[in-house]
Amino acid sequence: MLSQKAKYALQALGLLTARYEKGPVLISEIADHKKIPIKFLENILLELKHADILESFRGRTGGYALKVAPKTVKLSQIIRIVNGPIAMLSCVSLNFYKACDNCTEDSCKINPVMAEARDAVLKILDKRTLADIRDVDVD
Amino acid sequence: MLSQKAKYALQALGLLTARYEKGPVLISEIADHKKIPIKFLENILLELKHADILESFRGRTGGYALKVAPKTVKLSQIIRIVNGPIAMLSCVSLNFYKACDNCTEDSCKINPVMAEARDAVLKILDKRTLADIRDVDVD
DNA sequence: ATAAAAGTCTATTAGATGAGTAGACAATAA
DNA sequence: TTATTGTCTACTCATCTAATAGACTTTTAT
Repeated sequence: MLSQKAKYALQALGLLTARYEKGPVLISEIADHKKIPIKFLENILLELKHADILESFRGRTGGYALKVAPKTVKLSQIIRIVNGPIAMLSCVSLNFYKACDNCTEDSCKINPVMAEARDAVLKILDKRTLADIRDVDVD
Repeated sequence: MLSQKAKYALQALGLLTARYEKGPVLISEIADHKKIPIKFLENILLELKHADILESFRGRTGGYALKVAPKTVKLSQIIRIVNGPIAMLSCVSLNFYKACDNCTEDSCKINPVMAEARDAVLKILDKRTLADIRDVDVD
């Protein structure tokens, strides 16, 4: 299951996608709209900034904005940043690989199934982008 | 990511599948072969017994055995028992449904994507059974 | 009978992780 | 030059995970 943090991140990005190229959005505005604890949201947005998904502006006219076009940001990418591996086992993870420590079998039968499952999810999450979770415009 | 418990469960079931219809296997034997802490494994096997996947026998000739044919037990079923929901969001879970508590959007764009992802994993985990993760026979 | 061998069950612990909070600090526009 | 906004580090609290302890029940072999 995705963490609360990941859910918040996706919700915030949905809003920021709707506001793409319309100037920065205040953290407080996102927090209000999406009912996210503001200090928690700060951490999340900062993390997404460090990952070059978002850019920010300080001072009176400050706020957060998408750094790149919504269509260029895959959902798999976001989930990896705020939630970690997508695979069900670290030994089949593409981005967070780690060998199993108690894997005693020379021919592990679980591994290939989980690799297949990973590919199945990635097929969805790699083709979906922020554009797909964009908030409806309210105008 | 699957919990350690879930990994242990799958490993144990791989062995018990190889021993299907060959009489009960001792907890201690499974623990040794798979390098699983025995007391932890006890809990896991008991849980699988309560879920009617395994049957057990007490006393001198006791042990654990699969209760049903390996082909009839889907991996999705096992994972739900020992690891919980397969979906990434509880609001798209088939077996553990729970509404999001901070869902403010009338038309949530995240939900349908996660439902699609859930279907993609289930397509794999529903068609794979214990027979697919059976340990190689040593004879 | 009875002792040894097995699973059963409840409770507990230690450590890790998740969710959220606090507060000092830095940059910027009016 | 001050109010406003994001930055950053650290901390707390609760829950979950992994593993352990130990008393109990059942069963078989002798």
